[in-house]
Amino acid sequence: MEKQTTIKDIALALRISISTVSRALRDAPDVGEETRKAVKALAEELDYQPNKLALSLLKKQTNTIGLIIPNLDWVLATMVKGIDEVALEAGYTVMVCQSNESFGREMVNTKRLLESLVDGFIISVSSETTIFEHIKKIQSKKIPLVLFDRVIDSISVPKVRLDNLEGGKIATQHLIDQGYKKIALLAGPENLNISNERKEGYFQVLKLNKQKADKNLVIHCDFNQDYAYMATKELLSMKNRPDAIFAISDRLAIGAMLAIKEMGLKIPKDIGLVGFNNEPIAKLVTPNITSVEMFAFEMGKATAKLFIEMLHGDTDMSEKEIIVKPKLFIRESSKRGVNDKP
Amino acid sequence: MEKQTTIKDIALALRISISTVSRALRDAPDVGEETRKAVKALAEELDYQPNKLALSLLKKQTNTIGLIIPNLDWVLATMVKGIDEVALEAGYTVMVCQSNESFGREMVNTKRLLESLVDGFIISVSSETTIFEHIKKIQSKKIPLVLFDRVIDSISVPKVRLDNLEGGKIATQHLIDQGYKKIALLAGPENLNISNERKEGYFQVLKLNKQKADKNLVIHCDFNQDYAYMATKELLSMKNRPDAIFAISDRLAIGAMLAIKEMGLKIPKDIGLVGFNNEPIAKLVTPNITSVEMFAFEMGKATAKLFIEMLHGDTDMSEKEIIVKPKLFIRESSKRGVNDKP
DNA sequence: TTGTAAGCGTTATCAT
DNA sequence: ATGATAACGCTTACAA
Repeated sequence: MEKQTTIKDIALALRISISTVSRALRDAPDVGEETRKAVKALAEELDYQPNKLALSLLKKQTNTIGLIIPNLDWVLATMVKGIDEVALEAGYTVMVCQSNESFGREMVNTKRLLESLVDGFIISVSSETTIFEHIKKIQSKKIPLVLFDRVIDSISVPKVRLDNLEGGKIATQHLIDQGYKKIALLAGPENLNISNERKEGYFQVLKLNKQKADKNLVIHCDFNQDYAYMATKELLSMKNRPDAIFAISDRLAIGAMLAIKEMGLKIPKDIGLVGFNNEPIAKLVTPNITSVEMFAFEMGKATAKLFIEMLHGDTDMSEKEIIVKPKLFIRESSKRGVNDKP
Repeated sequence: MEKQTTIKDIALALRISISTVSRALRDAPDVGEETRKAVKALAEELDYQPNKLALSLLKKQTNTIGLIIPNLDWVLATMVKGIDEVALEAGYTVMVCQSNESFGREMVNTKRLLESLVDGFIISVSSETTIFEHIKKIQSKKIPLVLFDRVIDSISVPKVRLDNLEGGKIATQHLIDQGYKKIALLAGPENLNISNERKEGYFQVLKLNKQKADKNLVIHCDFNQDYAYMATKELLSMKNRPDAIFAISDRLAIGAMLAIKEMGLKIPKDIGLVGFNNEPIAKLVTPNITSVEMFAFEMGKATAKLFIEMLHGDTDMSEKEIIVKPKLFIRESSKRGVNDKP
């Protein structure tokens, strides 16, 4: 790395003091017209770039946001895109760190970003995260923090999240409306709120419709497509097998679909299927899959906006929560004409 | 943000000089046992964290890598994961910036990361990038730089890339081997080497097999699935329509597939189809799609390793090029039994 | 073994 | 209008 030009170099060359150079460069009012021009000309010529490190050290501000996410699947990548967009606009650079669904990595990431003196954090926790000391540490240092998507209820910071309960409800209700009588659930990791809230929605709707909730029909598959595949095989081998499956993510739904097909059953005739996230893939498989849209890009943008608001504003926003409403996209996998009912 | 503990605080509290504190903290040999213990104990108690900014300013090293990529689609996200993995291991933090396939954004990103004084750059250029001043600027400052995936031939820096020529060849040869006689090409952006090299492979193999290369059968679709859809519709409406399509990416192949199906033609019987990237989606659609694997995760890791090698090593590596061999995964979309031939 | 002081690149507060 | 100086947090000769 070559030596960068500094204001000192300019000062020396022009035989003036560095403070004058600094002023000229920043268009301060109290600097001579001549000097200003000379300084700017030379700065241009030497390709002077202000040293951000020095500035950050002085101002205690890095214009950097630490973003910690569990992975880079389609949903998160889309959210990151939204966050990035808004952050860039506002003059911030985002440091994206993947925890890989590992609690340990999440802690390491937090530690590093803390050391890097990011101006604040935007976090979606890993599926392993049940201890929140690292989050609390951020809070105790009074560093701005926004949680999104996979949030932690017990921690009081601004949040952006989907109305997952509602998502679980509309998916389940839709299956019931289509005449399915025995709906299984492929749930996500047990300690993840997004999974549990969707599950809760499922249970609530079953109850509302006087369908019996059967714990044997609920299987936790993390977010692993292969687990979903195996779980579905088991479900469909039961003596009294379910006639529909609600999967907590599209990847799980795909796993289920593969199993269903392999067992020679027809979707949606024999088995109804609904996924979650509305990833592009949902409408590309055959039959295409009914899914709950979560507006990931918009959620990302909202998150970054909230973060920046928090950074600049002075009001306490720790109770602020933006809740995005999900929307069901109905496709072939769950559309059962009356005649199709067994 | 609360005030962080500094060595000064510790020095003051212990009534010793800051240099002694500095030494004690870094386990320098020339420091009294007593002092060392006292310092460390207090540091622990006050939760002292060294200020990276100050260190970076001093050492002119930020332990940060600037990563500029055109988007976060599956392939890139997978590569990023690989890069991240290796970088983290080596003690570097990655700043991911998306150019969104925009040349302007790519320049802005470069400028910002340059200002942020990243220790080096890892870049995959946008599809709009035909001018390389920003890249040359990085070089002229002697800042380490590695190009990957979408590299620039005319620039002499270490590169990690796929053997795209080979990829184009094996895909085309496979279609010919399956008895297809008139193969169309859905190409990518015109000024992107990865697209052109694959195209070149296609032409070479056609020639080798004495099939006539027909420019009307080559359509540039950027990486836009909808364009591919429309292009395919046109191709298949020709009086003498092609009997196979080689798409430069899986997304384009999907676009083609949708068009083919919509026109009531059968894959692979009427039309053979081969994609590129081997994304998960390739094996999930029906029929599943033959595709060229590019080992994105491994490529990402190799890129980061090369970068770090460059950073630490002192030898000139500007001519170093790691070329990954692609591999064809044959699936239903192109398997035509002898009997299927028209 | 410990302390002093200069320096990394910049801004801000005083003087002049 | 310009300059000198302290400060941001840390390391590192050089002194003591």
